[in-house]
Amino acid sequence: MPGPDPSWIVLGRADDGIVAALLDGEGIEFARDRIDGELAAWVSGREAPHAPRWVWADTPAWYAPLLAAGVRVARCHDLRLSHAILRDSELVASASALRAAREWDAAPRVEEPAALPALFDISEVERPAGPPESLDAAVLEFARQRAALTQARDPARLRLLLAAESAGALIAAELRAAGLPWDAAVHDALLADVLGPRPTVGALPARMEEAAARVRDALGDPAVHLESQPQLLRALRRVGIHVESTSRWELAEHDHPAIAPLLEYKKLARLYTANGWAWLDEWVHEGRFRPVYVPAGVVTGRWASSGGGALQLPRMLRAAVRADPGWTLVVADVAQLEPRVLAGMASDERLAAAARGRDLYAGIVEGGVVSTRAEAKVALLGAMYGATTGDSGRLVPQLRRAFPRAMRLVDDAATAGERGGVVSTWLGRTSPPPSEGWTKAQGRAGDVDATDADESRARRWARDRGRFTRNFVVQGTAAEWALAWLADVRGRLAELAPVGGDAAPASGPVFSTRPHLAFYLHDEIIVHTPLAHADAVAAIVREGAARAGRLLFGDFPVDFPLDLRISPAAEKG
DNA sequence: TACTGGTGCGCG
DNA sequence: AAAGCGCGCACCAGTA
Repeated sequence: MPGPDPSWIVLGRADDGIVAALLDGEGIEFARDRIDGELAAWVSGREAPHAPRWVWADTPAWYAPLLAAGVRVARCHDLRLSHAILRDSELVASASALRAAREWDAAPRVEEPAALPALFDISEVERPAGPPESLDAAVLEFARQRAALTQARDPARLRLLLAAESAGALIAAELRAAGLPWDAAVHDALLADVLGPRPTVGALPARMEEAAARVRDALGDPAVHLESQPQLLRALRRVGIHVESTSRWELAEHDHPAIAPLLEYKKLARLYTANGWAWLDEWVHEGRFRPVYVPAGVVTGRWASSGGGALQLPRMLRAAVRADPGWTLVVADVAQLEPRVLAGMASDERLAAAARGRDLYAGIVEGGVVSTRAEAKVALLGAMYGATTGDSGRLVPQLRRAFPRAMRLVDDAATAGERGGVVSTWLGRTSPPPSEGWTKAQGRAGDVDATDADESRARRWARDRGRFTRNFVVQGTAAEWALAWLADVRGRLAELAPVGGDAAPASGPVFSTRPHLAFYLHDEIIVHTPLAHADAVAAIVREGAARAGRLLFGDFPVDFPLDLRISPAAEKG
C-alpha cells in the first residue's frame, strides 16, 4: 500500500463492508481502503512499524473482536467517549456542532458475557443501540471533534484527557479479555467455611439457617421473613427494639438477644446473595473473573461496572485472586489519592508537604493541624465531601486555616454548584449542568409567593448540588490521574519481552506470554505477570505513578506513593 | 408479568 | 443511621 504512514485510521462500516479512512498528521484524509479479508489481520498489518491512532465509534465494539483474534493496538481515539467530554467541557469554545450531533450521545453498549463470542463477527450481530456505525459518520464526528479542539481554551489538556480516556477504553477491553485470575476452589472453600457447605437448590446455607432460627427464637416470631424490611421492623418493635431502620449501624446500638444473630445473618446473607456460589457459577470461568468495565460510567469520569459487581468485591474474597503457576500478581494502590490530587490542583505547598512520604494523615498531625490521625482523616474527607456537622464538620475549619489554597479550591467548586454553575476537573472534564427541576426549584424559591417549603427545598437542593460539584473536581481529577497511571503502565508492560508459553494461562493468546493488567479499581491496579518479570513490573508500576503525577502537575512537588506488594506473599485476605 | 422506588450494604 | 461524595446489585413491596 503506497503513500505515507497515516497518523489516524478511522474505521467504520459502509454498504459493502468495513472501510478504513487514512488521515495524515493534519487530519486530512488521503485514502480509503475497503477491508476485504479479516479485519484483525488488516489492523495487525497497519499497527507495525508505526502505530497509528485508531479512530472508531466505540471501543468495545471494535476492540473486543480484535483481542479475540489475538491483535492488540497501541493507541486509539474513542469517538463516543471523546464526544461526551468535548460536548460538555467548559474549555470548548463552540460545542454547538457537537451538541447537535445527538446520535453520538448513545449510551455505551454493554454486552452480556454470553454475547462475547458472537461479537467475534461484528458484521453479523444484531446489537443494541450504540453510536453510529458508518465510516462517514465517524469521519464527520472526528472532524467536529478536531475543530472543537483547535478552538478550545487550553487544548493541550483536553488532548491529554481524550488520549487518557481512549487508552482507558482499550484497557477496559483488555481487562475483560484477560480477566482476573480467580481460584474457584479457594472461593468455594471460603464460602463453605463461612456459610457451610453449598446448599441444595432452594435451600439456604446451614450457617444462615441457624442464625435465622436464633433470630426468630429471640423475637418470638417463628414466621418472620428476615429479608422483608417492614416485617422485620415490626417484629423488632414488638420485642421493644425501637429502631427507625434495620441497618446494622442502628441495630448495633441496641442490646437484645436478637441483635447478634441478626447482624450475623445479614452478614452471611450478603455474602451468599452477592458473591456466593451463584456468582461463582456465573462470573468465573476457566480460572478467570471477567467483569464488564464501563469507562467513564460515573459522571466524574470514574469507571463503573456492569455485571459481576467488579468494583464491589468484598475484601475478604481477595484471597481467591491467585496467580497462575509460574506467574505472580503485583498489587498496588495509591495512598490517599484524592487529597494528593487536590494539593496538586490547588498548588497547595503545605498540603503537598504534609503528603510527602507515605501517610498524608500522619503528615497533617505532625504539622499540628489536628491531634490524631483519625481526626486528620475525617476532617480531610469531610472537606472534600462537604461535611457540615459531626466530628468531621467541626474539624474542617482547622483544615481551612492550615491549607487555605486547597480548601478554597473545593469551597469555590461548592459555591459554583450551589449557584447552578458547572465545574471542571484539572484536564477539563466538566460537570453536567443542573437539571430542569433543580433550576425551577431555585426560581420558585425567589418568587414573591414562595412558601417556606419552597425555600427550604431550594436551599437543600442547592447545598446538595454544592457537595456534588465540590467532590466532582477532586474525584474527577483523581480519575484522570489514575487513567494516566494505567496508560503509562500499560505501555511500559508492552515493552517487556514475552516469555515462553509453556505455562500459558487460560486468558487467550494475547495475554498468555506477557505481563498484563488484570484489575483496576479507582486507585488500585493488579498486574498478572510471569515470575521472571515481577520486579520489573513492580518498578514500572511505581515509575508509572510518578510519571502520572508529572504529566498532570509538572514540577509541582506532590508525590504519589504506592502500597505495593508482590503476591502471593502478602495478599490481603 | 414487568416495572419502579425504597432499603441495605459492598467498594473507592 | 449515618454525619459527607461517587457507584452496582439484591431483595422486597407496590403498582401497572
